[in-house]
Amino acid sequence: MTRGTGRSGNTAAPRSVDVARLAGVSQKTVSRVFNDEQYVSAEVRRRVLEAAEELGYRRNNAARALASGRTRSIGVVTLGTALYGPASLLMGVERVVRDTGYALRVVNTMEGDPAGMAGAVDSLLDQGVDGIVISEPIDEEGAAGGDGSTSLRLDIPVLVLGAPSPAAAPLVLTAGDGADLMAHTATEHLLNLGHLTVHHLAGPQRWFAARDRLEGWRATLTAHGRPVPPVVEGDWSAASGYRAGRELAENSDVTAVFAANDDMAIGLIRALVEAGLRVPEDVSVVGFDDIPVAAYVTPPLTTVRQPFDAVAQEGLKRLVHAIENPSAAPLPSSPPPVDLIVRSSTAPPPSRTTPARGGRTAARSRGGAHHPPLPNGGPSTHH
Amino acid sequence: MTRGTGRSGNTAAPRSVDVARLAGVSQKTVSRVFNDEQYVSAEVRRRVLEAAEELGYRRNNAARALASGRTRSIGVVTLGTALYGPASLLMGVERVVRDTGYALRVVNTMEGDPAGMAGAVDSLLDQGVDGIVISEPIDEEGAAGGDGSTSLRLDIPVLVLGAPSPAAAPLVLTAGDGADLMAHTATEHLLNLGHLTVHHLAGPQRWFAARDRLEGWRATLTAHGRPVPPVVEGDWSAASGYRAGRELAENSDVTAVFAANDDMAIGLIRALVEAGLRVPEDVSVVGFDDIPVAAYVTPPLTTVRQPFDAVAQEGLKRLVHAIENPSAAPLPSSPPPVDLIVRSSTAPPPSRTTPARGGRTAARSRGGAHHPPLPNGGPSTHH
DNA sequence: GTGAAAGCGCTAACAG
DNA sequence: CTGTTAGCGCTTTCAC
Repeated sequence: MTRGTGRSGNTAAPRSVDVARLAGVSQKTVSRVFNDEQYVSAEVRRRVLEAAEELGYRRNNAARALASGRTRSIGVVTLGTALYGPASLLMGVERVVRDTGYALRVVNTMEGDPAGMAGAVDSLLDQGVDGIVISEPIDEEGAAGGDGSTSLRLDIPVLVLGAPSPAAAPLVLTAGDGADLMAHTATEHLLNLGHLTVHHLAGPQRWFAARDRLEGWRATLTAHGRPVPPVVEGDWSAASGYRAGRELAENSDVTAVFAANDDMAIGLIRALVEAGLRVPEDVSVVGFDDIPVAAYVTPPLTTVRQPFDAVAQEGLKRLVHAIENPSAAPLPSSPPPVDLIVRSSTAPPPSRTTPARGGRTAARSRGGAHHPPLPNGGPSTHH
Repeated sequence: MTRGTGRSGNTAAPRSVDVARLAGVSQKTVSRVFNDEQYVSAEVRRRVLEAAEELGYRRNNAARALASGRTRSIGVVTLGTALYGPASLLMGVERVVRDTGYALRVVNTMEGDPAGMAGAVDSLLDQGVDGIVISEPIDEEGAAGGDGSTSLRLDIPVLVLGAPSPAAAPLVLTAGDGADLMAHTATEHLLNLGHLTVHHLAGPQRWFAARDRLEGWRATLTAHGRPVPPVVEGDWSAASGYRAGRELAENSDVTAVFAANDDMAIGLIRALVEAGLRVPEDVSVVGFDDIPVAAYVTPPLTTVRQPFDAVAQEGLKRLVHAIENPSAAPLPSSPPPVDLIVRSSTAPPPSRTTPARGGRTAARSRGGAHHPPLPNGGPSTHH
């Protein structure tokens, strides 16, 4: 008697035929109303809606999917991390997916996962999705067309976020792969400040995003005819940035560093400061992402803000279009804006005469365990 | 035309009956094999698997769900933020959900969303899920039993993460609601260091998690017979922590602050330092979460680490049990471990004699324009 | 504008 | 151990 809402209760959930009966129409008409089809009189529509409301009717999605062949859901493959970038992207994707009337299925690829991305995509295919979003993929054996083809016979549209397409599908779209441009902006900012060259603290090179940033940086230096210093590679973590910082601190040629993300930049800065160097007076640092705390660390971080929401929205719009218009040409992509946030971790290089080097060495040798907060950092140099 | 199962393009997707035919068995046997049911001879099983492989067969989930009444998927409602806590929890949930053989459907509640959590849950119900996880819920009108009951007639098990149960369902489980204990640990750490009392920079009080932490803090002070200072409320952001810090910096009674998350703690520290105070010499600060950069900011942050993965795993295990054993008693919950990470942002209070106060004022007035940003923030502003 | 039939591909009882 | 017979609740034709 009690009409449960859910589908799995002891009391049977109402079906469209129950609604039809109550409204005095055919079951098909109920279906018409719920699908917003035309050719239903306003009067009938009202009666149906009323009956549905009374019964607490709710369409059974499984039946819908089975009958129509469309699941009305989109799957997203993410790297199971809580890293700010990937997490932001995922949130952006969810928003847009829901707005477009689709449901979202999520699957992670843990780094080191044997099945990897192929397994994740496969699981999505098993679940049944109309389209797939691959967020910030990383390189893996078998991920692309290689042996992985076993399970990656996709025949639904795919959107790759933050990387060139790694998968072979009938329709592969990409979005948010403009990291090189952003890296260019960051690097150029440093060059414009007067630095002779810029060092790069890269992300793990298995990540497309990391390689993109590195390429943007390298290309910029080359274009300006500057030397390209050796790259230090981190793993996105502040810890790895810290380690890189200790290394970089020993090299007195380093006056500017472009870090591939903010976490590493923060770790890097800490190492530099502990080594007796001042940021930005001795070394300028630019980060990437603009994480929430970026403006509040010491010193506030100059960084490149990634337009996650814009990227997700733009990409999804095209994916949905591809899903719903299989034969039509894909929508054109529009590049996301580049947004350099200049704060206080960047400044002109120290005076170019020898003293700089001397001062630095001195600082380093005395650079014991300063900290908690650098009582020195204060009375600033550049006015 | 009739066949397209969404996943298949030109060639119709193979169905179990196709596999059956090729393997020379009945369709039901194929079903048995794929469901790992017993009573199938190894020989038959092998033949079926082989045929399936050859055809590229893949079960149709919609049909499965329709026939069985179980969707084999779990829905999770999250706040659409990339905040470290919620994001970590989500990743943890995904991992466990997949491990248990379920699929994950995700829906966000944007803060300020009119439909709010009720809408999110409703959407999950529409999609069809066997259980729901509500991650870090916040207070909303209509969220609980109130008027929201319209759409929140749940009859599937629910797991609430990081809060006492806000929803009325046949079976509501909770996990990760031990924030008060952790807050207790943090507060006591400060007290043990010799601080007379501890101030609290709280999270937005609409969040259960924020209220929990506040309660734990308050209870601890009370238990120790210490005065309970007024609470400053932030919004989890470093910016709000910064604002709170400027306020707190004016009060010379403040020697220890427990911030409800690390982001706010970082903003807070920045404000204190800009005001000429030293952390931890003048003021100790404890954060909450242990975000990745916590160990690398200046000074490295003493904080409470939340065991997100453990919480997710423990909670999901119980949720899945409840889904699969509707009548059985729910599994008992085990409290997550408390993990205080002591780094360098906490220390004994400044000497308790009057000088402390004087020294502080002096420090503040001489504070000058430390730090690049806000050339104003530092000196004199507040006299 | 509306309705009646016929499946979608699978699982769920029951037979053998 | 294996097969048969019914549906699950909806969307599709195609009539009316």
